[in-house]
Amino acid sequence: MLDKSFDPKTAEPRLYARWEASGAFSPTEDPSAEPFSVVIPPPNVTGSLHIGHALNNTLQDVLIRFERMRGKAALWLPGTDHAGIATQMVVERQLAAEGNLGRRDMGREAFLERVWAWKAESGGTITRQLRRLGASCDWSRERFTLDEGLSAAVRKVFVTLHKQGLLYRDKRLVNWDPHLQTAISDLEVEQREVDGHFWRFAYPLEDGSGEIVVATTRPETMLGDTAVAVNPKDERYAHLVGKQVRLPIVGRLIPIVADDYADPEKGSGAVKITPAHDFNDFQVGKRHGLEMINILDDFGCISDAAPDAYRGLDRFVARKKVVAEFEALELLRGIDPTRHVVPHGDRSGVVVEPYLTDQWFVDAATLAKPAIAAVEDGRTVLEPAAWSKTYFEWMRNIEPWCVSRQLWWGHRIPAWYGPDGTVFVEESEAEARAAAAAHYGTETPLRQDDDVLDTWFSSGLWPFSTLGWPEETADLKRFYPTHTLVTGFDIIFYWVARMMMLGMHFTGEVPFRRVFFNALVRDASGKKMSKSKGNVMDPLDLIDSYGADALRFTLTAMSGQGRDIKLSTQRIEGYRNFGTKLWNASRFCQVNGCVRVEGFDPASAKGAVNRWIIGETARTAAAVTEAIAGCSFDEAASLLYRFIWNTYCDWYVELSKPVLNGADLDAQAESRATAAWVLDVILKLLHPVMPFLTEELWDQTADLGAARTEPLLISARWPDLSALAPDPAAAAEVGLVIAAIAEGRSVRSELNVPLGARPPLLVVEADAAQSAVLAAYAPVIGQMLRVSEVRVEASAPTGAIPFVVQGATLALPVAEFIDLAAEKARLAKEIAGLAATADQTRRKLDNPDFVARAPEEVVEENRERLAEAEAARERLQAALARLS
RNA sequence: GGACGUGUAGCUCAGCGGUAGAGCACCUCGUUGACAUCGAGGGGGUCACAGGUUCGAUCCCUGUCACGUCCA
Repeated sequence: MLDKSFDPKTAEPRLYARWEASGAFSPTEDPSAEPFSVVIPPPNVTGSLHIGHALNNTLQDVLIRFERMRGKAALWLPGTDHAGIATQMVVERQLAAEGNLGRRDMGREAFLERVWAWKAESGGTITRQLRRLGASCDWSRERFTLDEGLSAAVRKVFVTLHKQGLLYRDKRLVNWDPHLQTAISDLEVEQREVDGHFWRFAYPLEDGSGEIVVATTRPETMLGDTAVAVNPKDERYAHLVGKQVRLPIVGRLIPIVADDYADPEKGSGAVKITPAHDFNDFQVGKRHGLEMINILDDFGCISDAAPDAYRGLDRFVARKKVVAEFEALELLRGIDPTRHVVPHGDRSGVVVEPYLTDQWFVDAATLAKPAIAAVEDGRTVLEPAAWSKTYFEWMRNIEPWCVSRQLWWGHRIPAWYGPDGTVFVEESEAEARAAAAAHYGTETPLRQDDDVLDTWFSSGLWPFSTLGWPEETADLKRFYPTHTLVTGFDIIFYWVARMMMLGMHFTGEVPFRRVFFNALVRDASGKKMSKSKGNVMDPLDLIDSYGADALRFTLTAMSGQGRDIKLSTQRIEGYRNFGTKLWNASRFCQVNGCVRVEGFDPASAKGAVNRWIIGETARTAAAVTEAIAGCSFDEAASLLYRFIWNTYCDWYVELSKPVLNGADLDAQAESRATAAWVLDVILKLLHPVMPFLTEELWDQTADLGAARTEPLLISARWPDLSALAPDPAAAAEVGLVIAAIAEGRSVRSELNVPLGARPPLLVVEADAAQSAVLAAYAPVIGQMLRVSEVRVEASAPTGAIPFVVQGATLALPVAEFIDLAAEKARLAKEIAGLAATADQTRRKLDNPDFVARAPEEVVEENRERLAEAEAARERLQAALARLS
């Protein structure tokens, strides 16, 4: 006997262990099985599972379990990302909190040891948590972006791109994070709108003939000014072009140049030019051959290129000092408050500086072309399709990708420098030495590049590097390209685009045929959840409280495409209850001897109720299959919910009770077999979304009735019921019974007929078929509607309460229980509703255009509706008249 | 400033040309041998607004307003 309810706490770990031990997580080795592969978006190795992961991985697991059951060689390849900046920051914070030396004082080797130790300590957390969610990943294939194989792939890609001229070293302005002391990519910069000021400075002309006023939001950068620009069309300044100004504080003579960049409408129309600290000024500087003076150091302090008094000052301290000095010099011409956007590092949160350094860049524009084409021609399909536009927009305007980071945790750049700065890019130090020896003609000491690669460089290789590339492994052959990538749209540029570019370039094929962008789970105010904002939710707590299945069902049901998800525990509770409902339906089956029957053929069932539920089951199976295959996960969840609760539990089980307790043993046997058969189908259909509860029921019903071929549900075959033809006659029959019971209950309830009252149900006006059906179902109608019998009667006795169901008039003689006013009100309400329907429909049919142009079946439908409404109204009106 | 998305019952959201739906919340009734993590019934909506297309618009088109996200 089943317990009263499912106990996730004890069942989940037990079942997960059984699955894993059974080998079900690894793809079948049957060569005839169609491959279906998914690579996990690798979570940060030292991270922990947040609700976004829970959603993302639930959907992947739904897909994988579904395809596995469909007989495919389903591979879900798990792994983790070393997450360069994020992990390094965590460890540095730990060091600081413990009062230890900072990483610079520790030195590279000691620091990395410390990071690896942290990885060893916390690296298992997230994968343990994925197991608790029920993720059926193939753990035997687990990878890590810094493992040996993936590191080799990274080096191979770096060297190859370099030799192809698609990756190069360049001195350019980059976004510099002074807190982390590293370059970051454009994507890692967050533009924040903040309050600031425009300071207007007067620069005196060298010849003493006056001054020119410039405005800036960053006064300290004037220390690096090397020109003032005015628009060539600006007549106010035409006579000044070519003259020089003496830069206050610094004393440097700088030219006034004519450049379109200066906007005559803005401020004074003249702009200061700091080529080393502003992206626009950099371009102006290049056009005019201006000197580029770097006045900052790695920490965002003023460098030795500035006057003594400023050296070593923090940039914001220097800002104040510059303003004060201009004021003292009487060269400050005004301060205007302004709201402007300032770039901030998305990790550190500090203001980033445009900074002139040597970095490695990938020629993204070239790599983007085949990646764009692959989405254009549908080799990779993005869903929801709206994201294609975002993808194209970004890819068609892509800038060189700065891939070097001044960090220590990551893939060290495989570039070695000779004493004269000549660079040797090779996959190993030995090869670099050989190349250097060939270059210099003698063994020459080399120094490896200190920098590491952007984390996204290695994750960009993920779909093929994890399968063994560059080796021609069996996995690579069988599972690449992967089938579906499930990820958040927030990393469409960081990750999806890069995988497309690198995948196309290195394998000649798309990395995945389909990308499904799942919704983003946001906090109550619609903000993206992130650790730095401190607004993350813990799915582990939710699993503890409600079970993994309830959380999974909730996330699946709420995963509507392109929607943000705001999670509520109420909703999870509701789906936990749904699981309990199914559990108890199984319990009902067990109690009533509804067990599998050897050789039961649903197509040959005779009872209408059984034929009806079998048809509904087949319809649901087909719809759920289509929904999951098409990534309409919310649709699948809602189909399952409605079918299991409303159709199977509320109606089928209830309608079957009299048969199960009845004397007709053949009918009873058929109902038992049918109930058990439907339940097995339900367990299979629900398994991808609620794997634990369904597996447990599968297990606990294993010994009941005929043996199953599959001991574990995870490995069972997905139901294909397409051969079962629906039975419209059975559906109509059961539909009438359901409607009669529902309507009758409504009447009883509205008129407050006591529950104990057991009047007969009178069939007053109905066609022969309807009368026969209602009579045949008398036992169940009696039980569900609490009536003594179903009796055909030529006319309703005085005081009987009439109601109309599918054109038939039924009546409940309950006059003694009710008060006339309540019944009059009920009838009046019914009549008004029917009159409204009739009016609306008649207006439609009176419109000749409608009759002429609308499809025949729509017109017919409306005619029927009108006739039915009219007939029902007349009967109820007559009843109302009798009461008065 | 551009792009995209969203405005449907008190809340969270489905529906997206042919009689407005679900869950939760709310109200009434109910421990009848699967289930109170439950059952039965009920109230509650000019489908943001304004035009247009159509026989017919919550659904398609245009505009407006509000909110959100991304990119400048």
